[in-house]
Amino acid sequence: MRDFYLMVDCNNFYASCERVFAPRLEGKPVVVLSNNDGCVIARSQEAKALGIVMGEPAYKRETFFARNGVHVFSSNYALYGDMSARVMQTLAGFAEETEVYSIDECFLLLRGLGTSSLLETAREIRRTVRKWTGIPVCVGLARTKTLAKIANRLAKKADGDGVRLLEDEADIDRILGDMDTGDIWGIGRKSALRLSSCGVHTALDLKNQADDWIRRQLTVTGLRTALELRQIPCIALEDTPPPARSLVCSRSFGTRIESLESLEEAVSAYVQRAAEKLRRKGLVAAAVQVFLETNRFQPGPRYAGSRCRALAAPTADTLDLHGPALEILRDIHKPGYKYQKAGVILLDLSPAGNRQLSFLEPHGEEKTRRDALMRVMDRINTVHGRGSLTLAASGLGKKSWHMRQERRSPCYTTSWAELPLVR
DNA sequence: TCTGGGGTCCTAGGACCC
DNA sequence: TCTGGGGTCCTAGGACCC
Repeated sequence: MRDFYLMVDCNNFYASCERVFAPRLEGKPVVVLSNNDGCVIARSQEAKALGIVMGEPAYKRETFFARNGVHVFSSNYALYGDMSARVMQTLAGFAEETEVYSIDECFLLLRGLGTSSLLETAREIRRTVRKWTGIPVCVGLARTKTLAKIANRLAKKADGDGVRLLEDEADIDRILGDMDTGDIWGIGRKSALRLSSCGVHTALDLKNQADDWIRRQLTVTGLRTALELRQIPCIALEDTPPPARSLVCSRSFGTRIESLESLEEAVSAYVQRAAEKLRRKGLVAAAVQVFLETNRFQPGPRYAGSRCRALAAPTADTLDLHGPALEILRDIHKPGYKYQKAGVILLDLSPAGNRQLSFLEPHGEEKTRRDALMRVMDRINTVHGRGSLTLAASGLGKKSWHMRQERRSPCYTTSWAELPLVR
């Protein structure tokens, strides 16, 4: 009775979220698009069955969607984030130690249970999450996180009951023998290609390679993965997430942008959003980076610029970050290009409390007033909706750089104005 | 016309130190 | 015949994840 990792993964998460509040979509093909209504990032079973591929550009499939009665949604992260929190909160009741791995995945660590209790717990998890949140999940169980991920994939296959335990060595080898290395958690396209060129094709092949060979080919991270395939735990549960090291706000534009003025508005809006996130996490940034790029899929002149700048002192104050960010933008901007995307990255993050003070930064009364201003801005934007109070620099008129979001569902659970109605 | 956004970790190589 | 040996820190770039 050793430790077991459970990987709980929500089925077709974004599509399932849309369905919770629109039961008429049950049994129908549903897809959710990325920001800017760009490409397909989630598909219901029915959509998968129609042959719709993950990551496919939506514009190439418009007529196909219409012809096949596919229900198409813009992504609604307010809804998915809130539903995710509900699922994770439910899961936290089942184990002392959990790791929220992504918006739709969670590892649980269970200690000292026999096989039958493990399986019973896994089934109970499925029932409870479905009942309390409406979201269907599958559970994979194994002695390492890497194998638990694989077990979860097996659990998702239609013929099972949504739960799969991977423990028996012969069973594991049989499964790994049927699996491409690229399907292993941590082995990406490049590594898979490289392994393949050395004659290592299946997960079982990798498991059976010599340690020093694996290390040479894939570095220590790859070796850890291989050890995990041998049921030797190397990747620990991250119960308390390490503090964030960087933070990004970037968007593709709704239309291509040429004028510096519009780019300034966009970057101004992104800095404000990034600073909000920073304050919410209780962090300060010591450096800011801005990047700008043309569409990399289109023919024609291309350009990508990026520059980073250290700040006079670490800060979470929108006004301190705003000036430097716009200066960088003017530096890297080259006229004559049609830009597609820009972003702001905050770097060298540290907790707001224990930082080195500088003579250059606002202090005393000025500092107190600025902190109060930021608190008021955040409060107003929380209560009245994001973007209610902004700097004028992000523009007052119509914003051509705003991302497209033409088919967003209501924020059923996070906006009073959009609550579902029951008749 | 139209192809997402937000992260982490590892390595190599250079600068610099004693 | 022969050119020390280690160490740290930083950065850029690559690879990976969802």
